[in-house]
Amino acid sequence: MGFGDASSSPGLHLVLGLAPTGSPSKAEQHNSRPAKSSCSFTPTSSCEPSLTLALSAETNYPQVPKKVKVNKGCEDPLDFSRQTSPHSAVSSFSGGRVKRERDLSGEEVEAAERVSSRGSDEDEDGTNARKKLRLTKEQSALLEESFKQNSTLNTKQKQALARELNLRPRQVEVWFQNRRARTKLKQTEVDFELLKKCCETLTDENRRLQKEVQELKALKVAQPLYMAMPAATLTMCPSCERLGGVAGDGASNDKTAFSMAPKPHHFYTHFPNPSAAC
DNA sequence: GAACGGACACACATTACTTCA
DNA sequence: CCTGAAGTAATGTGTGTCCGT
Repeated sequence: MGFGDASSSPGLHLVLGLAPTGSPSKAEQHNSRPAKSSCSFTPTSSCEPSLTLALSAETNYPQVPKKVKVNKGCEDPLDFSRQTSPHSAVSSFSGGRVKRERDLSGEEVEAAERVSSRGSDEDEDGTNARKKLRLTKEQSALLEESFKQNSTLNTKQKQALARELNLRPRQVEVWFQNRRARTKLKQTEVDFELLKKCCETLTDENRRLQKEVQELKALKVAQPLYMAMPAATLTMCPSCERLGGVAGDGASNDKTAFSMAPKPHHFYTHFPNPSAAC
């Protein structure tokens, strides 16, 4: 479903399209986000003469792993914040700042956080605002390593990682979410720079071609007879042995308009255009 | 089988804390 | 010490999917 515009600039191909991502099975869809149409730029080895713009959900990111739902309903017993509704505003380090909507499990949550989370030992009086955990180098390294292998975690992986890092599963989950967001942002910046360079290249090319057109027009005014034109700027059809736009084209009565090809498709397909755009 | 609601996971935007120049 | 910027943990919200009723 890509749409290109190769004709507007011969030799320059701008292709925008949706990369086929394949439709995941239902099992795959579960626990993995539907492929949103994230705009992704597929860089070519060089910006010219071919530029490809591709809309892809997975161009630069690791494919969302196919996760298998395990023991639904009690799948994350350690993830206390998940045991409540995602909208229930259970806040780690909340210290009374964020109200819980379900106070039923509030005490359990807090108790669990105290034992499992580094940093929650401060705030004994419950007076201060949410505190921010700083992960240790070891924790960050392990999380990074895990992220490299897989940018998403299933429940078991999350729990295992949380145990290993002495963090709550929710913290691991948040870390991965933020990490994915950062990755995407970084990639967006990279894509932006590439597109900017390509845009500049195309602008230059366009400028150069415009100049060439102007020169050819000026040449035509100065030397109306095609015979006087430089050979390099003329194209001859080997089959009909006509020079483009000049000989025997009764339809082209326009004296000012310069037509290189009475049968443009013919010339376009068969003759290497001397233009630098080729 | 369709409709509905709860649970869950995720993306995304935002907030707020920490660190550092 | 103060301050602004950058990095990032945490929170809030919206949405899609699965599953039980």
